[in-house]
Amino acid sequence: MKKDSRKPVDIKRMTRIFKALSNENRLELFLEILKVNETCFETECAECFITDIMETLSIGAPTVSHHMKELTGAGLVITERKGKFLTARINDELIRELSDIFYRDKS
Amino acid sequence: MKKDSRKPVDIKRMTRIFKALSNENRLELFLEILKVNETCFETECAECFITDIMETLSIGAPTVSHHMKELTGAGLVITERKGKFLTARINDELIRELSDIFYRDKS
DNA sequence: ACAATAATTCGATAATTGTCAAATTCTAAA
DNA sequence: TTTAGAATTTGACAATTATCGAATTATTGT
Repeated sequence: MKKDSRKPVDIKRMTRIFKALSNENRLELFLEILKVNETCFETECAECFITDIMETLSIGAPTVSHHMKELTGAGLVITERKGKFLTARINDELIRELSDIFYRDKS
Repeated sequence: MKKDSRKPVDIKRMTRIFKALSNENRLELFLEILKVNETCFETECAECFITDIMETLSIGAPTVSHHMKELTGAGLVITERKGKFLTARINDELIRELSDIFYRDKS
């Protein structure tokens, strides 16, 4: 309804986000976390154990560790150490921001 | 409202899309095309001359040409030759698809 | 204290990517 | 048909990235 109602975009920040999603294994990691995040409702569950996902992928632990850092560094996911394990959940706020960027007014 | 209502994602295709947006100059190209696309309404305008954008960026013509191919290859934009010039417009259908991926049900 | 498992760090290496200069093609106009 | 401007192709090079193996750190349970 409004023309030019789009927020200016921080290019560097955005490219970092897209770069984080531009690798197959990293995207799968992200989508898996997203899926877990969505399959739970009330209850503050939404926690995803990285070890479990790892077995699905065909890459080693060091690489997964590296990828997770890219995802968190971009702000896409938030991690927390649960004892021996690492858990991750989606940063909903950033995802909403991305959704806005791609949202198109059906004129 | 519905759980697990998300379409399965073609990983390779998606990474190609995100990769296309993961470079600063390419993202600026895309956002500029997006902006032009949005500032025109009725009338099938929505055409963006690449030469004009080029002057904004600090890269040469060969690089721009290469970047444009990445954007079109990913399906993000559609180009058309208008005489001596190249014009581009947003592939709204794909953008809508991306919007869906990031859309989160506010539960 | 020790063994086992998860995760991280640290090189190293192969693959990919961004960019350019030079040469080439395409198109419009003179 | 020659010229000029726009775009593309090609080949090269530097920079970045994805991945690994080995070594290290962290945490839990015995």
